[in-house]
Amino acid sequence: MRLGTWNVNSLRVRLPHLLDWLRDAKPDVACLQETKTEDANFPVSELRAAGYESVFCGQKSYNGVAILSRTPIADVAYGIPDFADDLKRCIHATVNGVRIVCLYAPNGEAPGTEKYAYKLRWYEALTRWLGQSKVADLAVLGDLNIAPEPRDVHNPKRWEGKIHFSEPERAAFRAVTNVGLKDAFRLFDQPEKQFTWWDYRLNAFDRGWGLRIDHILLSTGLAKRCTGCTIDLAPRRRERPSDHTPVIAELN
DNA sequence: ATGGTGGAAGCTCCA
Repeated sequence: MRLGTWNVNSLRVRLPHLLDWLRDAKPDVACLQETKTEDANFPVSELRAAGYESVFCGQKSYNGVAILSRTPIADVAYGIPDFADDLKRCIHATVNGVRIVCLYAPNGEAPGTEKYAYKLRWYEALTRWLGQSKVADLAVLGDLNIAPEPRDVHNPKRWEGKIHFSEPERAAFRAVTNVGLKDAFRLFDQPEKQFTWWDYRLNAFDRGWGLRIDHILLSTGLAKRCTGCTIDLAPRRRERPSDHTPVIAELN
C-alpha cells in the first residue's frame, strides 16, 4: 500500500500535474493540501476517470484538504475533535483498515504573531486528539509546516527561531510524535539535504534552499510495515509547479 | 536592498 501526501497549492491550477503524478507515482492513497477549492468545484469526475475516489473539505481561496484512494474510503470525518476551527485543515477516513489523517497545519506567519499562537494551539489540540486515539493502524500525512530537525533545513543557523524552525514549533512536532508516531522518512537512511518545500522567490529550488515540512507519521504497527519513504522531486521540477513536492511511503 | 513569487480574488491577503 503506497501512501502519498502533496500540498498542491491550488487544485484548479495543479490538476494536470496531479493527474500526471497519480499516473507516474501510483499512490494507493493520496492526501492533498491547499486545494483552495470549494466542494462544489472539486474535480470528482476527472479523478474518478483516473481511478481515484475522493473525499474533501474545502473553502474558497485558502486551505482545503482531500483524500484520494483507489479503493473504497469509509468513515469520513472532518476537523480536529473539540477544536473549533472554520478553516479546512483536517480530513480523516479509513482505507483498507488504515485510519488516514490528512492535515494542513497553520503556517504561523512569524513567532510572536496571533497566527503563530493559533498554530501552537492547533498543535496542542492535534496532540491531545491523536494521544487519545485508540486506532492501531494510524497514518498522519500532510503539510505540517514544521521542519523538525536542523538536517531538515538548508541553512539551520539562518533559520533558527524563524517560522517553521522555531523551538516551540519543534517541540510541538516532538509532542505529536511522542504519542507514538514515527516520522516515516527517518525510518531509513536518507541522502543529505532532502526537502519538500522551496520558496518561489529567489530561485530557491535550483539553489537547494528548502525545508522538509511535509511529513508522513506512522503508528508503531504501520512503521513496522513501512519498507521505504521518499521525496518525489519530479512535480517540483515542472513548469509552474506547486511550491511543495510529494512524499511517498510504502507499506507492505 | 528586510528584497523576491505565486494563487485567488478582485484593487489585497496569504503563504
